[in-house]
Amino acid sequence: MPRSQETPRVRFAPSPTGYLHVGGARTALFNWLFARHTGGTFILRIEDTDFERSSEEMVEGILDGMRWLGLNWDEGPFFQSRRLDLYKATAQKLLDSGHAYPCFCTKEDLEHRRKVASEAGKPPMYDRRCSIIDPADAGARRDAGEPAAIRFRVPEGGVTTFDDAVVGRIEFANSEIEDFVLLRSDGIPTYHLSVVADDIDMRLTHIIRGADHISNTPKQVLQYRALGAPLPIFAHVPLILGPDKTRLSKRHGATSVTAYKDMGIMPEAFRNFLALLGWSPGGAGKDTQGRDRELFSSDELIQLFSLEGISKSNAVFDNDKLAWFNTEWIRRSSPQELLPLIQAEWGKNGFLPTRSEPEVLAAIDLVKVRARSLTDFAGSFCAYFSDTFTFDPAAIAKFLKDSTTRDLLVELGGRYSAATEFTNASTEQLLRAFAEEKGVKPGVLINGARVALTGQAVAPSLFAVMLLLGKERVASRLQSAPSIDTPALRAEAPQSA
RNA sequence: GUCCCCGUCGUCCAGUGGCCCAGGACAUCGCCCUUUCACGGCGGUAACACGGGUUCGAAUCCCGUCGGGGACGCCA
Repeated sequence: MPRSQETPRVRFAPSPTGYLHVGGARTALFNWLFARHTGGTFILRIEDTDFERSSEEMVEGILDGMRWLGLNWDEGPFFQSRRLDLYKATAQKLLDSGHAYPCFCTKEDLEHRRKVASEAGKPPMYDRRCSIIDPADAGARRDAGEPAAIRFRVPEGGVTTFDDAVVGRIEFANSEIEDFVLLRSDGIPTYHLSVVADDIDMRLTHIIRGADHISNTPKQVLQYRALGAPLPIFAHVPLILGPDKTRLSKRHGATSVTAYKDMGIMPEAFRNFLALLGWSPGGAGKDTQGRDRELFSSDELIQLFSLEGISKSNAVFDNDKLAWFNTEWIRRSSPQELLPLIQAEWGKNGFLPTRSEPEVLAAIDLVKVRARSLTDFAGSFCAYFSDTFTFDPAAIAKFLKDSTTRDLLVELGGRYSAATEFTNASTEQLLRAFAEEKGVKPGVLINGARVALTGQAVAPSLFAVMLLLGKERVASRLQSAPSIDTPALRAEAPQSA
């Protein structure tokens, strides 16, 4: 049966030498989307054969990132550090069949020769001096305890070719491929060996990974052939670049997915954004007017995803667009969906809402259209959820610069307190009548009241806010309105009934 | 340096020989709405890297140049 007709088995295989970064997250997402789209299996494998640089903490960080993104895996996590026997056995097979040989060169020698070669303008490839050692001699030296690495014997001539599902046919001259190390002299496999041994053992059908692996692929293809294993379908995804078009790195700012979680990005928004970075649904993603859509739920993404839609060229990570996806997803989500995410934000800040859950949900519904991040709910939106909130000094400076306005607001608070009716229409009517009575523009009171009520210069419609807060709170917050004369950077509104 | 890959608005994409003097989204600019800020509505600026072919016809196919990226470890 052709590979492409088998039920797909794919994997994400990060190495725990760093946190889950956005490039890795997108690779994971593409694998996950592909598995879910095809009804295949998504495997998580931790490539921790570099003991020096791998850590338990990084493993946890990666798993956390995966969970946050909602990328659930079906098998694993497998750890390569616990599968060393498989790699040794695979190396032995290659040795037995003559596809590999022991190399007694030391690391220092190799480094030196590499340096000399590249200074002479020659490719810094291994010179294969150990490949001609008689197998019997080599065996004797190893038995005598001389340390040796195991190298793959790359064919002298010819080309190694594979068909990439994204890029198409790729060819490498074998003369360009060096006799790479399979097993280090300490018996630990290199990436080249472990990745192939595992991909075969786990019966992977498709290898979806970053394009930085393209030049490793011929080394792997050679091993599949030598081992008599069927080739998987390779799909190399273009890289994610920073704004300066170089590979995304720390100097471009946040690169770990945890950082985006901390910035208040919704997982749904991040998936949506990442999915469209280097992939598009093409014609299938048009709306009823034939225009390209951008907003896709994860279910839609799963339904639409295909390898054919993956682009060939690198993509620049655009924070502005991510922010836009986030605002859109916050708006599109119901208060119920938002609540747990917002509660997590509150937890981080030690903020406790003092209002009932129905009131909280109503508040979320009212303010979410103005949110840019989940952190807003634990920051500038506090006044909707609790009677303890801070005033934005800039808001006071803008709308409460004199005590006259403040005094009017205090008086207005008294009027609301005495009001018998408290509806959207009645609160507005009362305010406008009061403004006329005092000979001031309604806007002055409206703007001032907004700050007194919410602590912010920005808020939803004032009368909708009043309704949400209720008569008692409106009255008391107005009556204790600050002004620029009362430098109340941390003013607390009094507890209302 | 060698090898590999890529090249449509500032950015992400659509476009697979005529539907394209190139379409959408983000960003940006202007107007409208308006009690603030958003949202929304309307409109604007803005790209097929360059040069040769092939073809009646090319953003789409071929070649070259230039530009960008990636890989060249007993790292993954």
